[in-house]
Amino acid sequence: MPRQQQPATRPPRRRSYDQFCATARSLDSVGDRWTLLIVRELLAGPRRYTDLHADLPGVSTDVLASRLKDMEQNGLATRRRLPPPAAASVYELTERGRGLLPVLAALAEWGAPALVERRPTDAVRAHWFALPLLRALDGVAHPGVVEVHLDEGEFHVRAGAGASAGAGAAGRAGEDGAAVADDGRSSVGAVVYGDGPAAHADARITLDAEVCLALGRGELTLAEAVGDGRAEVVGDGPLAVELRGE
Amino acid sequence: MPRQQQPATRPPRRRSYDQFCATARSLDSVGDRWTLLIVRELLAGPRRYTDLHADLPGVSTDVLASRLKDMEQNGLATRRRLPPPAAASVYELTERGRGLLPVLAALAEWGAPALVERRPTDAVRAHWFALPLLRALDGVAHPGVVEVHLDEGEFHVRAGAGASAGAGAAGRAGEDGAAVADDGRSSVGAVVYGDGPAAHADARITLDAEVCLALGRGELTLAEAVGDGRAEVVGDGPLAVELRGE
DNA sequence: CGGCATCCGTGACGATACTG
DNA sequence: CAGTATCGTCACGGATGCCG
Repeated sequence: MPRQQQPATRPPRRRSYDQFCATARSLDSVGDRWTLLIVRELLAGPRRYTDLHADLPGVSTDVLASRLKDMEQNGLATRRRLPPPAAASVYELTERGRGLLPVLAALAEWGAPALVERRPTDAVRAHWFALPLLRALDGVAHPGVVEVHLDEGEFHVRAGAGASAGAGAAGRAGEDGAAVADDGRSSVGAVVYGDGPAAHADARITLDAEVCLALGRGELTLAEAVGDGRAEVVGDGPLAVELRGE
Repeated sequence: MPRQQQPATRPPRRRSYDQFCATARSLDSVGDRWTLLIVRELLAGPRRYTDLHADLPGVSTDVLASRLKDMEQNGLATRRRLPPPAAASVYELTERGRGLLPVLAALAEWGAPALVERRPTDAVRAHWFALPLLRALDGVAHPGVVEVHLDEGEFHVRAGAGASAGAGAAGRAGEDGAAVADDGRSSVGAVVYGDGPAAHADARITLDAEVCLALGRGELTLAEAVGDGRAEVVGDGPLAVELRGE
């Protein structure tokens, strides 16, 4: 009798690795196809179902719905109905879900060398460059919001928010985080990047994707790129001054 | 109707996310089921096919073979034939594959809170506790090899090896590297943990799994555990002294 | 119109059996 | 020991339909 008889039908029995191991437990939650990419999208802020479907080309509608349900059940995300004017609902990450930022950052750093060529079949979204750039802006002396302009679009990041997995370096909540309903209790705190322009930016950068990736890989500093004319930094606050290398 | 001749070894076009994004590129390589757990196993040093199959309960033989082939092709691992005495071959990580340590570490840290209960179906291996412990031993002032004794078995880690996603710091190889891998003469790259006892240990710790996990979660320091009698540290070198909190 | 649910073809997965 | 072969099952991807 090699196999234990399962009660057959339970909740859609999710496939587990059944290992008493922290990594395996993580992969039980976020190891399914598309899940981490949905997290990447939601790290940019609340998103509607249709937005997610548009920014995740290739995912089928039922898989997206199923993943969102799994993520809700696993405590990674919540679904919130928007006030009457807009008869829609948005998904957003919980604190636990936002805690995946170091995982995404580590994956982005490891995968950066594989981004040498852009294949013709590759989709692109501007905010996908936020994660690599976060690393380059992680150690700034003057934290603040940076708005980034690429040919592919705009996004904004919060410099100095502490994206990597290092201990300590608690994020400073508050600042401009008014739009985010969060008490800022944990280390990662609030939304660290977002799509589109920022409500209030301390610095504005214009560059192209290639330079942006080089910054993320650490091959280049922003000050060097500005010196070469490959990047432009606008702003008069201390963060902008620091980024220009003045 | 002429049969379509498949190029044999390379037809199965791998399913890609087709996104110009570092994270998506990473997941193209390591996002498949079991891949990251195979990396976790190989981070402990070279392993034979049968060893991998034994320590990854639930993986089917063909999937394991397929993943190893993929990993070889993606430059994550290599296969090496052992000298005549042992008519076997082992798999080991390349430098690129070892670069996944920060990813595994971030996953382990995020998954640590999910390790509260051990389900009856969970398999356990001693060296699975190495990743959580690495984080607790990452910042020691005196680097060295720590041998850990649990009820579930023994393993060893290299304290101060830099497991987290810190910037750069890629290979500070050298030091005392040769003694770590179980057959010693593997490429010495930088195996940061391994199964079984260490050839030369600077400190020996005895504790149980629960305390080990609490250390990894940062809820407890090793010195505190020693003070409570929940851990024992043996050794007279500077590392052992530091770990005891003396 | 946004947010899914249903159906279907294909491929990936898991278990077992078999072979060099 | 180290895989390959086979097969049943399930998950995935694509298209369409329903419903508030």
